Amino acid sequence: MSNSQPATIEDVARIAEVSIATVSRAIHMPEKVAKSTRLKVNQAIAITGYTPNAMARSLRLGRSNMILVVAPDIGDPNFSSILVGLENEARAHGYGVLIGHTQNDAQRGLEYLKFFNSNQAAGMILFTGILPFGHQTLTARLPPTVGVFEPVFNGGIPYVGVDDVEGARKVVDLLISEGHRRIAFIGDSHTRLAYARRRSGYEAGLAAAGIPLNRQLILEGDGTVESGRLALEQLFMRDDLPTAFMCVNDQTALGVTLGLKARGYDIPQDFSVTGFDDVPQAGFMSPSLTTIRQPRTAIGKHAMALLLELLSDRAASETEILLRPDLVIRNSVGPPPLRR
Amino acid sequence: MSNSQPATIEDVARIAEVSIATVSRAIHMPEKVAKSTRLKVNQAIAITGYTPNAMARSLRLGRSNMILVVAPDIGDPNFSSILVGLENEARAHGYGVLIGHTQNDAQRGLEYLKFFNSNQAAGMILFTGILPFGHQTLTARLPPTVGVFEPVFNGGIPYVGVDDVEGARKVVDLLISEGHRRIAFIGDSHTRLAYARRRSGYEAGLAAAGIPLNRQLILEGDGTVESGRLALEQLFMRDDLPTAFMCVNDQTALGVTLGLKARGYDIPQDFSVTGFDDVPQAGFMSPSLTTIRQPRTAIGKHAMALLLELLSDRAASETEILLRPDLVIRNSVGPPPLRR
DNA sequence: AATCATGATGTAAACCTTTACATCGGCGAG
DNA sequence: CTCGCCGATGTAAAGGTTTACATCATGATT
Repeated sequence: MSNSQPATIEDVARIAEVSIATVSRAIHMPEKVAKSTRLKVNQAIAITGYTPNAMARSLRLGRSNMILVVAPDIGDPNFSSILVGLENEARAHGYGVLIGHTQNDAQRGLEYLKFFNSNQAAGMILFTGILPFGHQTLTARLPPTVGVFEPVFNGGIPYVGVDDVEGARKVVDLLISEGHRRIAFIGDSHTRLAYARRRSGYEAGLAAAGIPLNRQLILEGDGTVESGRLALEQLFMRDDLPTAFMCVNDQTALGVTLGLKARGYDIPQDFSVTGFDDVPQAGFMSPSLTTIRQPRTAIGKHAMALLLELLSDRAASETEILLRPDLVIRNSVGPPPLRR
Repeated sequence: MSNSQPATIEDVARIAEVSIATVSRAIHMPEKVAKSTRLKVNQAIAITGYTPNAMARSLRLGRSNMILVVAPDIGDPNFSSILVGLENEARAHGYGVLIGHTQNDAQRGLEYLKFFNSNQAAGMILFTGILPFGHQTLTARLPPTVGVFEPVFNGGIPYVGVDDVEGARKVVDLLISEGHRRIAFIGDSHTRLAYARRRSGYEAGLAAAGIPLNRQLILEGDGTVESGRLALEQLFMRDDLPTAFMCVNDQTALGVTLGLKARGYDIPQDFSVTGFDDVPQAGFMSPSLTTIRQPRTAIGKHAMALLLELLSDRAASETEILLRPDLVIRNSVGPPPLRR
């Protein structure tokens, strides 16, 4: 019982007075073994405290029960709550979660591929669509993979994200309902799908309200705090200032907020600002930020569920799952000032 | 090369025209094999793209190259930056990181023990000293383990944390140097070691400045935002209000801050408030919070290094590593008001 | 020249499972 | 009574490594 060596299937077989094959069957195909035998085996398992050796099992079966989660940056505050969803779902199905981060280094990403060659992982969850390997290698033999947030590459690999269009639409509708008509959109890189989608939600909202699109009010950046500040400076060099700044993410919104405060303006008195993502800090900014909440735990759960399906079926039922984002109304939005 | 099956050691051996034993040796004990052979083997490895099957290896060796990281809550924003340190260090030594969270559920924690019985993990990193299993099981055969933040149990298991005494001392010294003499200490549960240590730093600082200890100014809570608010209310029911609130963590400090603002006070004009931990939100509070930064990535790095040492030696060189915490001065501390 | 030590390599067993196939016993049908 | 079938169980191979031990060649020592 408290031997130093963990019990093997053979120990169980000896005690239950059956063969190891029967033990294995009693565990994995209980209906194939007589009830009386099953009982003996279960007792023996209890006595020995036997746990199947996962290594031997994986070796024999040719597949592991681990899922590799690769993110460019696991320090990202968004990451951990998604991880919760991923881990819960995986565990519920007997899988474990392995994590790796690439820091956007393709070399590092490549090393994670070894996890599959060496059978240490059965599938992969990939964040933000950035394929962490050189392109040539992967098309050849990529493990079953599900993306989070954005499609990986543009083909084949299913992913779970949030309905950016709808989210952006909710924001712009709120601003419009408050009375804003000159609404700037501050994006990040146009290579990111999220940018395109959020912007299209923005444009759809304007169109629905009969507000003509003003390209002067659409800026690009790189999604950082600094880039929000920069965009603000650009806008201030023009004559027709917006009354509201709709930002592609919370980082950018923070940059805009800081910039406006530095210029002595009050939010939401003088300008309204919105974000997207609802990072943990958003509620602590002053004013607290009105933004769109990503249902992070749910995203993790769905992504993992999809991957597990992929692993059993070899064919995904869906290639894209978009979750509904929620508008979180805080204190950074108000009606536009009467006149400026 | 682009076979559907991954190459095995046998494929390499065939191409290199040696035995599989030689291939294995060429990989793991290169000095034991002739230079010419080594070359042939390396070429063959390159040709086949061979990666050793980790499952077979672990099975044979009786140990895996995975480290299990167990935390009560991986959604905790502190968690992910420590994870970065853990993962980097592990990877540098050929180990992978497996994660699990218990949500303080002993049952769940127990399931993770199976990872060791089933040879899926070689060692464990445990957060916050909460042993996630029932007590009886573990003393028997606990895997090599290193704690983070607090010692696990009170015996045997080494851990990596931060020098709470020194950190608290830095805070209280700052407050004293600003002129405060009535400094409240708002703690969490006295069962937590961090509480005891931070409080002892607080007391040492007062003593060094010749300020007598006033037990009325020391309160206990549970470390949550709400508990900070509550403690504040208690203090306000007394006559000798402090001029500064030194909180055991940032959550509590936030509660105090909100409470003071609700009462219409200005920070740091009317009162000074300090935290401990430097959670990501701390910089975004208003006023931004003066606090102690936990060197999180370093903690992760050291904890993993210690565990790896444990795994090779079976004897830890150190049983306790305390890292030096840094004071982060922001805007929540100022001199006390001239008189009240 | 015979022997021995040394260094390089090969052979085969072991790690623990799962599962195809073989075996065995009992029962129903002819 | 015999045959065939079926359900329950056992036997043994396979999965890819690592490594103790055996083997072999080479060069040095007597």
